[in-house]
Amino acid sequence: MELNPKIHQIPNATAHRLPIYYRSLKKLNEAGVERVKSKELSKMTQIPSATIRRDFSHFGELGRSGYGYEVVYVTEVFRELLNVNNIINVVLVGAGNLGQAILRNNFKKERNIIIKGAFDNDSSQFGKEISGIQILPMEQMKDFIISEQICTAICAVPSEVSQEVVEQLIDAGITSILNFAPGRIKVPVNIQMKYIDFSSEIFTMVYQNEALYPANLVEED
Amino acid sequence: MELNPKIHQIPNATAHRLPIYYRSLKKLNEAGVERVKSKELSKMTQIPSATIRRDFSHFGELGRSGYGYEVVYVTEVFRELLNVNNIINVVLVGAGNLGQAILRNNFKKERNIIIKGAFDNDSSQFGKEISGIQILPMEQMKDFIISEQICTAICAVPSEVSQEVVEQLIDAGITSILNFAPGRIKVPVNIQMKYIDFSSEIFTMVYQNEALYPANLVEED
DNA sequence: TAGATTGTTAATCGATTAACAATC
DNA sequence: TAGATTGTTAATCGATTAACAATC
Repeated sequence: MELNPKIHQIPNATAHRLPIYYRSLKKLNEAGVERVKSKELSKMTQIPSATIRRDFSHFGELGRSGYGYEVVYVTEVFRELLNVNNIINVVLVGAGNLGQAILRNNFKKERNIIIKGAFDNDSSQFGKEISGIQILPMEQMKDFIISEQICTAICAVPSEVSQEVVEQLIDAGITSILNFAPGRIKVPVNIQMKYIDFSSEIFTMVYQNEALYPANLVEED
Repeated sequence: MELNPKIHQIPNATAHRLPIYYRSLKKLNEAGVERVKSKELSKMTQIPSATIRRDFSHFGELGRSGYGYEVVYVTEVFRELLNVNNIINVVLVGAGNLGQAILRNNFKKERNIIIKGAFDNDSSQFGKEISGIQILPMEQMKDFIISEQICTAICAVPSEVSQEVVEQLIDAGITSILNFAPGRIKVPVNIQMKYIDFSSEIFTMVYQNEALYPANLVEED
């Protein structure tokens, strides 16, 4: 299958929906479903069918009028787009509670994402092995990233040091970073940065809920 | 301080930026900074100054022309908007690796978000205490949520059971749910649902990175 | 006052979606 | 062919942002 060279003019919003599509298609495949209509996919994904058809159209004419989409074929298209046929190697920096939990999990459900190395600066953790990965000192991180040619990192260090650690990652050649500290990091424009911030999400949800249910909250003593 | 009754006609995009503003303002406060201009806040938050001014304008005339914003005052406005003066009580369902890591962390950096109860269906975990919270059997969850009047939940159960568990949460009175399983859950429109999905984020970042650095990936053996 | 920065306007941009001609 | 569903058009909606009059 040749990939459409225009794929990278596709809208950001579409890009963020690709994993949702892929996961639903995979489910259909596993269930042995052969064809699917945009309306059915809409039910599964909670994305409107018009949006789905429009999204899909960025990658060519994937379906057939009056028929729908071949599940096997479309799955393969998304698999290729998302590089699920290749392995995405990842390093983890910061092996505290959260880091260790992520390492323990190690993307078991996504066979093509693999944490290859874990680093921390707490010497009491050095050598500890989780999911077959030893926690190593930060000093070894750069060489490891370079020799393993890794481009993706998960950063779970405290916010005080996240700017500095991210700079080390970028210096070593990392281009995509999933960051668990909320503080905004200065990075070059060509670096992908994604913040995951549980507290923010909770604040925003509760805030939006107030419109529907005022006074959901308990007064502080 | 009286809250603007229009606050809930504010755009979604603005709502999602409130925690970012709040955090930066808190930092300025701690640093003893008294006034701040939208351009300075822009540097800290990486949000354009025009967007900041427009966002702020939804909550009244917060600043002064030719001067900027009183840090203390504006912080207080956001504190009130985000209910930081109240306590947001939370239950955690699913005390596996990730759940336990979240519990161990228990929002130490956000004094007003508190996990009050943790539930699982693995009896080998019952009674285990983390951050002062005992893991209890699922059967006790509903009563707990009702008696503690909790409206917010973190759901870290395997995707196979997340639909069912979310239904239990809603049945008990939960209205905001942070869900760590990627599968889309059917919920009533008045329930706030937020999905956190590490794999998806990595896929999307790597996908977007391909535009800049083709062939970042290692072929599978 | 002169200088600076807000709050707001108006234009632009990007994403969503209803509707339907084209097509299987 | 008749029926169904795609891919696409065109309208709508929501978010962003440059620019500047108002204001301190």
